[in-house]
Amino acid sequence: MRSNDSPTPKNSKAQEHREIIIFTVKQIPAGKVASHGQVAKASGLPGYARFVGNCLKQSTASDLPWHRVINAQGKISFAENSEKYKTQQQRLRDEGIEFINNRVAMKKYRWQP
DNA sequence: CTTATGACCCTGA
DNA sequence: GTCAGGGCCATAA
Repeated sequence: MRSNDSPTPKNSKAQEHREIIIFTVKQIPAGKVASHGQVAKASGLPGYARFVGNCLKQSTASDLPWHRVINAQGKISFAENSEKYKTQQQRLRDEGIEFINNRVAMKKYRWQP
Protein backbone atom coordinates (compact mmCIF):
# COMPACT_ATOMS: atom_id res chain seq x y z
CA MET A 1 0.00 0.00 0.00
CA ARG A 2 1.16 3.40 -0.76
CA SER A 3 1.01 6.26 1.69
CA ASN A 4 0.58 9.26 -0.58
CA ASP A 5 -1.63 7.65 -3.11
CA SER A 6 -5.01 9.13 -2.29
CA PRO A 7 -5.24 12.87 -2.87
CA THR A 8 -8.92 12.79 -2.07
CA PRO A 9 -10.02 10.35 0.63
CA LYS A 10 -13.60 10.55 -0.49
CA ASN A 11 -12.70 9.52 -3.99
CA SER A 12 -13.85 5.92 -4.34
CA LYS A 13 -14.69 3.89 -7.38
CA ALA A 14 -17.58 2.48 -5.46
CA GLN A 15 -18.96 5.94 -4.90
CA GLU A 16 -19.13 6.56 -8.60
CA HIS A 17 -20.65 3.18 -9.16
CA ARG A 18 -23.33 4.13 -6.72
CA GLU A 19 -24.22 7.15 -8.81
CA ILE A 20 -24.51 5.05 -11.91
CA ILE A 21 -26.62 2.42 -10.22
CA ILE A 22 -28.92 5.00 -8.67
CA PHE A 23 -29.21 6.67 -12.03
CA THR A 24 -30.08 3.42 -13.73
CA VAL A 25 -32.69 2.51 -11.16
CA LYS A 26 -34.32 5.86 -11.71
CA GLN A 27 -34.67 4.98 -15.38
CA ILE A 28 -37.01 2.12 -14.58
CA PRO A 29 -40.50 3.24 -15.61
CA ALA A 30 -43.57 2.58 -13.50
CA GLY A 31 -45.21 -0.74 -14.18
CA LYS A 32 -41.90 -2.41 -14.86
CA VAL A 33 -39.46 -4.30 -12.66
CA ALA A 34 -35.80 -5.22 -12.90
CA SER A 35 -33.50 -7.59 -11.07
CA HIS A 36 -30.41 -6.43 -9.22
CA GLY A 37 -28.14 -8.12 -11.67
CA GLN A 38 -30.03 -6.56 -14.53
CA VAL A 39 -29.59 -3.09 -13.11
CA ALA A 40 -25.91 -3.75 -12.53
CA LYS A 41 -25.46 -4.98 -16.04
CA ALA A 42 -27.44 -2.12 -17.50
CA SER A 43 -25.15 0.21 -15.59
CA GLY A 44 -22.18 -1.36 -17.26
CA LEU A 45 -21.18 -3.15 -14.08
CA PRO A 46 -21.81 -6.87 -14.53
CA GLY A 47 -21.38 -8.79 -11.32
CA TYR A 48 -22.37 -5.88 -9.12
CA ALA A 49 -25.75 -7.37 -8.33
CA ARG A 50 -24.95 -7.61 -4.68
CA PHE A 51 -23.63 -4.12 -4.51
CA VAL A 52 -26.88 -2.83 -5.99
CA GLY A 53 -28.91 -4.18 -3.12
CA ASN A 54 -26.56 -2.80 -0.55
CA CYS A 55 -26.65 0.50 -2.34
CA LEU A 56 -30.42 0.79 -2.49
CA LYS A 57 -30.71 0.01 1.17
CA GLN A 58 -28.28 2.71 2.04
CA SER A 59 -29.76 5.27 -0.29
CA THR A 60 -32.52 7.45 1.07
CA ALA A 61 -33.53 9.21 -2.14
CA SER A 62 -37.29 9.52 -2.24
CA ASP A 63 -37.31 9.62 -6.01
CA LEU A 64 -35.52 6.34 -6.12
CA PRO A 65 -37.91 3.53 -7.10
CA TRP A 66 -36.11 0.86 -5.13
CA HIS A 67 -39.33 -1.11 -4.98
CA ARG A 68 -39.05 -1.81 -8.69
CA VAL A 69 -35.86 -3.73 -8.08
CA ILE A 70 -36.32 -7.37 -7.15
CA ASN A 71 -34.28 -10.54 -7.48
CA ALA A 72 -33.89 -12.58 -10.64
CA GLN A 73 -36.46 -15.08 -9.48
CA GLY A 74 -39.16 -12.46 -9.74
CA LYS A 75 -39.57 -12.40 -6.00
CA ILE A 76 -39.00 -9.70 -3.43
CA SER A 77 -35.78 -10.14 -1.56
CA PHE A 78 -37.34 -9.52 1.83
CA ALA A 79 -39.08 -11.93 4.13
CA GLU A 80 -42.79 -12.27 3.45
CA ASN A 81 -43.67 -11.34 6.99
CA SER A 82 -41.45 -8.31 6.81
CA GLU A 83 -42.93 -4.83 6.61
CA LYS A 84 -40.59 -3.99 3.78
CA TYR A 85 -42.00 -6.84 1.78
CA LYS A 86 -45.54 -5.63 2.22
CA THR A 87 -44.61 -2.07 1.40
CA GLN A 88 -42.78 -3.01 -1.75
CA GLN A 89 -45.48 -5.39 -2.87
CA GLN A 90 -48.15 -2.81 -2.29
CA ARG A 91 -46.30 -0.18 -4.25
CA LEU A 92 -45.79 -2.52 -7.17
CA ARG A 93 -49.43 -3.51 -7.16
CA ASP A 94 -50.29 0.14 -7.17
CA GLU A 95 -48.38 0.47 -10.41
CA GLY A 96 -50.31 -2.31 -12.08
CA ILE A 97 -47.98 -5.18 -11.39
CA GLU A 98 -49.77 -8.27 -10.21
CA PHE A 99 -48.36 -10.90 -7.93
CA ILE A 100 -48.89 -14.59 -8.37
CA ASN A 101 -47.95 -16.70 -5.40
CA ASN A 102 -45.72 -13.95 -4.00
CA ARG A 103 -44.05 -13.75 -7.34
CA VAL A 104 -43.98 -11.36 -10.29
CA ALA A 105 -44.27 -12.42 -13.91
CA MET A 106 -40.87 -11.15 -15.00
CA LYS A 107 -41.64 -12.31 -18.50
CA LYS A 108 -44.26 -9.67 -18.75
CA TYR A 109 -43.08 -6.87 -16.48
CA ARG A 110 -39.36 -7.12 -17.07
CA TRP A 111 -37.72 -3.79 -17.85
CA GLN A 112 -35.75 -3.83 -21.04
CA PRO A 113 -33.26 -0.97 -21.54
C1' DC B 1 -39.66 -27.37 -4.15
C1' DT B 2 -34.96 -26.95 -1.10
C1' DT B 3 -30.01 -27.05 -0.28
C1' DA B 4 -25.30 -26.64 -1.62
C1' DT B 5 -21.40 -24.53 -4.20
C1' DG B 6 -18.83 -21.10 -6.57
C1' DA B 7 -18.66 -16.59 -8.24
C1' DC B 8 -18.22 -11.36 -7.81
C1' DC B 9 -18.81 -6.90 -5.28
C1' DC B 10 -18.48 -3.56 -1.18
C1' DT B 11 -18.66 -2.25 4.07
C1' DG B 12 -17.42 -2.29 8.68
C1' DA B 13 -15.25 -4.20 12.74
C1' DG C 1 -4.46 -7.61 6.88
C1' DT C 2 -8.34 -10.91 7.93
C1' DC C 3 -13.27 -12.01 8.50
C1' DA C 4 -18.32 -11.99 8.42
C1' DG C 5 -22.38 -10.30 6.27
C1' DG C 6 -25.53 -8.40 2.76
C1' DG C 7 -32.41 -6.83 -0.72
C1' DC C 8 -27.54 -11.54 -5.55
C1' DC C 9 -26.87 -15.01 -9.55
C1' DA C 10 -26.34 -19.43 -11.97
C1' DT C 11 -25.85 -24.13 -11.85
C1' DA C 12 -26.26 -28.74 -9.89
C1' DA C 13 -28.34 -32.50 -7.26
